[in-house]
Amino acid sequence: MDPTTTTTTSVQKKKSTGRKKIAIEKIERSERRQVTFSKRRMGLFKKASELCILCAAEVAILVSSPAGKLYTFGYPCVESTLDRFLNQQQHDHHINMNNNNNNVGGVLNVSMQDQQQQHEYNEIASLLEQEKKRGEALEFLKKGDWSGGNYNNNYQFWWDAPIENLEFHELNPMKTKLEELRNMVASKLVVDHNINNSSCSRV
Amino acid sequence: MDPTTTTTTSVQKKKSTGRKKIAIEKIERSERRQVTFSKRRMGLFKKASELCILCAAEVAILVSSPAGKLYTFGYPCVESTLDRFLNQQQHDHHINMNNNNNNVGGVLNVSMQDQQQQHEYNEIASLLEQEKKRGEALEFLKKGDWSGGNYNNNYQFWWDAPIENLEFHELNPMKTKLEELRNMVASKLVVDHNINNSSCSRV
DNA sequence: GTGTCTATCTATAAGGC
DNA sequence: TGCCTTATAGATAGACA
Repeated sequence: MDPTTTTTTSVQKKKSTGRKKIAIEKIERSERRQVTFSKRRMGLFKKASELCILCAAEVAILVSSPAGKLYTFGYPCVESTLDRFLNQQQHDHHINMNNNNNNVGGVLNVSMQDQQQQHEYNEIASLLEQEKKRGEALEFLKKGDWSGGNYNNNYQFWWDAPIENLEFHELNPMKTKLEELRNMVASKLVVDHNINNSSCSRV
Repeated sequence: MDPTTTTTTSVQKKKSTGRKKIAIEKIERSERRQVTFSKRRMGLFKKASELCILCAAEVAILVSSPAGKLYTFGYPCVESTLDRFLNQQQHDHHINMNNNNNNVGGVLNVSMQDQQQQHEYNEIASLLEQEKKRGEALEFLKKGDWSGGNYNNNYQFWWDAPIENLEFHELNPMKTKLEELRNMVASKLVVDHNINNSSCSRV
């Protein structure tokens, strides 16, 4: 009911007061905090994706909102970078007790089967990593219009992007990827069965 | 006070050409790439810290440089956020097995993890086995079309069948299957990481 | 939660130390 | 690597839909 703020007919209305500087301290008003969280999280992920592309870096980001909701960013995926991190941790930790890792008849406190399992795991992780490094994952990142602001980064993996939103010609690269993926899975399946079904494992 | 910087009359020394726009694509010159990596990594971490403070969020960032060096940022620390992530993944996957697995900030003890790992293996193998048979049955049912009379093919698994022969609308079921598969693989990888890192977890 | 708009504020590319 | 400077590109607070 206040005419001074509603008329847009004659007066060119200043739509915004513009950005203002804020102190870096907890935003108390929960509504504003939520908005800022959303915006800055997206900004953070965008920065991360740019870093990945510009510098060929791998990045994993985990963000837990105050409400407890979890958001992730990963290039090429969260797991590969996580894997690298965890393995390094492990390496740092065991650097003294295990300098020669391929001791087949070793006396570690893990059984031989465990070692093989772990080896298989690492192999899979490595394969996944290689797979995504092949290049097209990058295309996916760029394709998602990361630079335009209209992107959806809730997908941890490139293949999580809904197919429905892809144009037909875009299906081809994805098809290739899926083929490679399933081949990977298939080969793993064989090995996995080997381990699980026959404890004699390999020669 | 400094005449060289106050007026343009005497010495017009342009100290910099200023920032220029760059395309978001891999920087080829390694020296420039390294500099950019450094700057942007710091910028990313700063943004992250601001997000944490402003919104009371938890963040973990892992960055692996092309040279393989690993940088991390964490608030309150990398491990706590990581734990939250891993536990959630694990929780999601074992949602039916464990009724109270949301021990945020902690990891399971080793023996329990070993048990879980074994169980995990069996579960994966079983699921894959089911998936395989289901897929084969499916394939068998809609036989005759793209396989001709030759359904005695060399494909061990349904997902080995060439996608080329599928019509577009047929991609959806396959997509679903692949989603299930990759979710399985993803969960498996994450659990593995958790296990690998068991002796290195925080505190 | 998302998108839009504007007026700022901030990050950073390039070059040098 | 770290630390300048400059000129500018990019991010975003605030208000609204």
